[in-house]
Amino acid sequence: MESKIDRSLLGAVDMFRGLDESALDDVLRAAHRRRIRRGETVFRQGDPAQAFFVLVDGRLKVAQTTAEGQQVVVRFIGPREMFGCVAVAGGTSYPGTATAISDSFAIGWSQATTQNLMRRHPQIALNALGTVGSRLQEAHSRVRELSTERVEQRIAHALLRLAEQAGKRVAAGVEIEFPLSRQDVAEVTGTTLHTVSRTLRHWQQDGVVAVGRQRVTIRDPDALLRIAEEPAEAAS
Amino acid sequence: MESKIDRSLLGAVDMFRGLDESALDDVLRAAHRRRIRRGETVFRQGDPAQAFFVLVDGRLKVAQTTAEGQQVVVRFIGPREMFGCVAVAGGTSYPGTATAISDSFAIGWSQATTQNLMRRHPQIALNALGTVGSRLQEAHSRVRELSTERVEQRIAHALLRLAEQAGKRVAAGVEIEFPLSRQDVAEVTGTTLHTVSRTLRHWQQDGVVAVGRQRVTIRDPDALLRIAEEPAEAAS
DNA sequence: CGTGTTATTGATAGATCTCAAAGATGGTGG
DNA sequence: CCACCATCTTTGAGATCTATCAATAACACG
Repeated sequence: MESKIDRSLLGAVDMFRGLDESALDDVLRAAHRRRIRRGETVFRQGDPAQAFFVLVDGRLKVAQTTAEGQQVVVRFIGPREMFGCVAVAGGTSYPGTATAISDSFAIGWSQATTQNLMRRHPQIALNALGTVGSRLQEAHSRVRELSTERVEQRIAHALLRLAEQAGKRVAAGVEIEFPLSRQDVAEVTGTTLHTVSRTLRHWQQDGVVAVGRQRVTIRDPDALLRIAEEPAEAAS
Repeated sequence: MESKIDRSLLGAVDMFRGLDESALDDVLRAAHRRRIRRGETVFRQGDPAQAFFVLVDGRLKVAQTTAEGQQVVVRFIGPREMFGCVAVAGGTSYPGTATAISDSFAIGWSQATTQNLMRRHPQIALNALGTVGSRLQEAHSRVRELSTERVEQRIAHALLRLAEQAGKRVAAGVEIEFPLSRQDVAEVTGTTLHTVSRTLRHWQQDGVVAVGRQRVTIRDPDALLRIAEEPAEAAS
């Protein structure tokens, strides 16, 4: 797995796009490597923001815990995505906890190193800005959805987004290729696992999705999109 | 008003912090000026992201409109804050509409100019990254609030945030110093103006706030904070 | 086969939205 | 200076969505 970590991998990461080979080598030399087993965390909410990371392989979720212990999933991270952005953006502590959903492998750079790299190669800073900017837009989309949509629509949107990000074409449709419990979906959409369970079941009966234990396959993306967009009608 | 636009003003803006005088002059030369009258817009949702701006004076709100015509307030902008960040971050079109709440004055830089400035003065890119990063954290806070809190708590949080951002000490407490309708508060918190009206009225009876037409004064910030944080009890 | 996790399901309660109407408020123009 | 108008706000009643509470069921794993 480690052999994959070379210039070609790095060049495919948004953060390091457009760098020449010597710059990529520079970045690579400064990186430290880290393997994370399923269930382990890379950093925890409140920890000092020491480093930012790029996931090489595997899958993570970043979640915030409220004072009352409720979890909110900030984001799922897949290969070639960065996480721990705060450390790049100059934050002092991580706002969430990054946990591995599957066995994973990441490379990271300390905050100081990152600052140096960005000064040496301004393109990296511009790339980072672009990435953080698009994360900001996504976050605003979620705010909009949470503010204006009913639960069913939010679940539909969430599944479509997950399929986009981590969908694998299979015979039955598009399968989300990592273990995703009802609880997880609830934490992404701001609802309860019960409501997610009921909703998914209905959709399964309508042939829109196929669900299993920690498994969701979208059979009819168009129908799901219609549900996500639907102004105000009924179902089943 | 225009006389205020000089290096000292620019140096007080997060985006341009830490630049030397010649760099500030460089930035200043590239700026274009723009006055916006109450009710006018600087840019509209979907417009090509041509420029980013710093508000010199006045107050704006940035809002997204959904397909069904509902509005969601993304953010209120006060003096020395940047807006139209997308244009810095490399986005192609504005995700929201910026409207002046009071007569305002802004300075702006085209996307190309911004890119040039950031390459000439990497510190600007780092500053921008910091700003966008903290916006991202704020957005995640809102997602968390919308996902886990009841309406009353969200309204409390929103008012506290607004007081922080645009609060003026007055005899009666802390007044939010721009016209803020019930509808506005509803669009920030993802509820309806009716619920906001009822909630504010209750709080007024309890002496927590004083409300008027498009006017909110927080009389007892501690009580409001308690409501915002309250795990699960009743009131009135 | 236990055992712990994850998922399903039914009944009920409550928080909010919706619908509807009436009351304030402040600005404007005659 | 006053009447009028457009906005903004308040308030009530009823409808609904969704959370909560409480079990049971299905599944995976050692």
